[in-house]
Formats: sequence, structure tokens, C-alpha cells
Amino acid sequence: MNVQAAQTWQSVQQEVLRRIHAREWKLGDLIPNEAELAKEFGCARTTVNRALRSLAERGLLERRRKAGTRVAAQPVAKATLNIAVIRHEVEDRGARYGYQLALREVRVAPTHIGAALGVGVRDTLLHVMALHLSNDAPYALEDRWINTIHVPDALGQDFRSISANEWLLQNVPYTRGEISFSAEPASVENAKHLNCPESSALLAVNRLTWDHDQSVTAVQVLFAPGHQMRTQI
Amino acid sequence: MNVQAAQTWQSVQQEVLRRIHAREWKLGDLIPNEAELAKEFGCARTTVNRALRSLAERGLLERRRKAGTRVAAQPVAKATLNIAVIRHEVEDRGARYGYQLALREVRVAPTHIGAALGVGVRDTLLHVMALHLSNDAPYALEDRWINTIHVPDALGQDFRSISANEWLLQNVPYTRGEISFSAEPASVENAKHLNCPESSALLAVNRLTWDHDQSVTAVQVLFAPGHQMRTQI
DNA sequence: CATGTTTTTATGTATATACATAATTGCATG
DNA sequence: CATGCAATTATGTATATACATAAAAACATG
Repeated sequence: MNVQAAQTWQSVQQEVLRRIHAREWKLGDLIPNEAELAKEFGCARTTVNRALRSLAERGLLERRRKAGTRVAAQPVAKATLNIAVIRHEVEDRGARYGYQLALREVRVAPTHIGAALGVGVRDTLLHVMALHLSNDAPYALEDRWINTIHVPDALGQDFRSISANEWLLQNVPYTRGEISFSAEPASVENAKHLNCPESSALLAVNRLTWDHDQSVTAVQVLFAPGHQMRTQI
Repeated sequence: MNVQAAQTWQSVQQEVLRRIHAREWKLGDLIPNEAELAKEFGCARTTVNRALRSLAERGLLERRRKAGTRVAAQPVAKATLNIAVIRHEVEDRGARYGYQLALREVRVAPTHIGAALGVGVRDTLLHVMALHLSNDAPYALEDRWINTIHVPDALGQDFRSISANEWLLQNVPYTRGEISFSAEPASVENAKHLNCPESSALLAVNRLTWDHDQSVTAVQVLFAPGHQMRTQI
């Protein structure tokens, strides 16, 4: 019962993890409270708190004041995907990055885009389509609408040498966003850009970002067939 | 310069966030050190540390001992997807969950599965395919291989009323895993199960889990066309 | 001048203490 | 017995303090 005083929060966390994995504490079980664990491990309660809080953030523990801490009955695996600037994504894989602007126009957006961005039906937006290349092969197709009411500076950019992806991140802050992943069949146009058969299964990442109550941009990134997004859990 | 002493780590975090969003601190900028901020905010350094550490975990700040803290030059959006038991996922959407076992067999795995699980070329594994339903419509197709060398108990389960997805989570711990997302064209068999045209674009989630150095299971979950995984950033 | 060593410094963490807060439990009262 | 209020309790957080550690900067030495 007496565990050697390890007294770093990481070691406490490791021991707690061990007990969960070894099923000494079963799914849904209430575990001893912080004060008891601190006494057992021979460390301060703050240290135990740090260890348990971190495990709760990872979804392995559920904590409620007064009710105590229990092992998550239904541990939810949290897969964290890093959505970086596409250029960095390519370069991090050790490939040469390339970029081609395919289209730049100012026009009224399709209704679903306008609605998502919360602009009027007759407001014009900046529409940019661009191809990102990895070692000269199509890597991803970016189809973006920018709310020029909130981001008028975007109109002064031609996006021929820097992608909207990168320019926005460098120049326009956002406070919140929504992101969704889906699989989409390649349209004729998509297929042409990505150099793949029509109707190929493409991984799509949709983002919608806001700066406080103003929409910033709506973008769909379609990756070439076979693309995988990976992470550890 | 003198900010009202708010003295909760959340309020410190909020003020730091505000300065980043307002570009008072620009991307890549070095920000004042913890001690200075603590003095400015009228709180303890521990409190500032908590606020900044949390922002660093979210990818907005980069911290290094002695070098100080800077605003991430290339803020990486971290999209956290919750990979729950499929039954809960369906029920949380307010739909009725259904389950059908499609196949259960013990056989030698295809080489890529065997290699991924690190078993011998002649070892047999348990192969289970099952359909998850939402309001009687196909929701997701689960194609799973279980390492029965490490998890022999799985052989005693028929998986007719409880899915392998749920049984494993309840009964077999794992210490680490790998997960990947991709888009896959529906095979003839997939299409039959998911009641969609052949070659439809399907969102695929692949998982490989390990318990220390023993592989547990490899699974591919194919979602019906149109499925989206969403999250906030 | 290059190179290795020491000093300095900002973050990282452990501790005791105190109080805040949410939520359950138990008690009192109609 | 129901119902509302009070006491209890486990987590949540703030603070001062101390020391650990990584890494940059300063310095010394050949």
C-alpha cells in the first residue's frame, strides 16, 4: 500500500495510469480522494491535483466537486489533429512545396456559404481557389471564401505568391472556429486540379472562423486521394 | 498599463488572449516574463504560469526555459475529435441505435493487418465485421481484427448482441494507439452493407491499439456517405 | 579567435496554507 | 413525507516560498 514517494506529478500520473490499465481501478470506479492519494504517495495534494487534472483533460478520469474522482466509465479517445499551414505540413514531410492560384474572383457567394458566414444575400465576397503541391504533385485543393466586409485588406492581395491560407493566418486574427471532416466525391473540376479520376474519394476539411461576432472565412480543403491524417492517442 | 487585479488564472488567460487577438503582441513576439506579468496583473507568478501553460498546450504560445515565452509564429489549430463508442455517438445525436453482426471468423489475417499487429504470418486472428445503425439506417461499418494471442477472451464472445467496439473498451485495456483519418471508396461489399452506391466516398477512421508491447486490435470504421466529424477550435 | 566553462535567467515544479465553490448529505420543519 | 435549508466534503484555485532545470549569455582560457 505504501508507494515510494516519487513526488513529481508525472510519476503520480504514471502510477494512476498503471492502476487504471491494470484494472486495479475499474471503469467507472470511484478512486481515493486527493488528500488520501497525497498521503499514500507522500506528496502534497497540489501535486496529486495536477496529475489527476491532466488525466481528466485527457478524458480518462471524471471529476466533480464533492462527488469525487472516478475512472471514466466510457473512456473517450481524444484524437488531436494539428491543422497547420499547408506549406508547413508539406515541408514537415520533407517534400518540396509548391503553390498555384487557380481562381480569384469577387462575387456573391452561394447561399450556403453566405449563410454560414452570416452575410447578406447580395453582399460580395472574395473567392479564392488554389492548389497546393508536394514535390510537384497535387497535394490539396483549397476553396476559400473571405468575408471582405470584415477583412477588406484581403482585396489588396492577389494571392499569387502567398496562399490565402497563409496570408490570413499571418494577418487576420480569429477568436473561434468550427471544423469538420468528411469524405467527398471529386467533382469534375476537383478531379482536374487534383489530377485524379472524377468521383474519387477525397478527404475534406471544412473550416469556418470567427473574430468575435464577425465571420472571417469559410474554407474547404480537399486532399488528394489516399491522403491520411494521423495522430497518436 | 496597470490592469485591475483579476487574480484568477482564467482572467489572466483571457487578457493574454485579448492581447494576442488584438495584435498587441504579434505573432512570433516575445512576451513579458511571468514575474513581470504577475506584477502587472497583481497576482502570483503561479497564477500567470497556469494561464500561460494552458495557452501553450493549446498551441498559441511557445515556451522555453530561459528563452522565455513567445506568441506562436505559426499557430497550429488543434482539432480534438472525440472518438467514443459508436452506440453513444448515435444516442448522443438523439437517434435510436441498432447493431448487426455481419461476420465473425477466425483466420489468418491479410499481410498488412498481420504486420500492423505484429503477429506471425501463420497466426490466426479473430475477424469481426458489424454494422452500426442509426434509426435503422446504416451509420457505420466496423471491420475489426483482434489479436487473440493477447486477448484470448475475445474468442468466447459471439459479438451478436454487444459490438466488439464496446466489448473491447469495457474489457481490454490499452496503453497507446494510433489513429488515422482518410477517405475511401466504397467496395462492393461496403456498399451493400451501407446501402450506398459502389465507390461512394466514405470517411474512414483507422485505429491500432497496443497494451504495452502487445497489439490489441486493428479496426477500420467506415461511415455512411455524408457523415461529418465536427469540433470547435 | 575558437572553444569550453561558469553564470545568469526564465520557466517548471513541489509544498504548506488558505479559502472558494459545487454538490451531496443530512437535518429540521411544515 | 416532502421540501427546503444547513452542514459537510471533495475538488478548484490563489499565494508565498523554495528549489530544479534548461538554455542562453557571459566569461575565461588555450
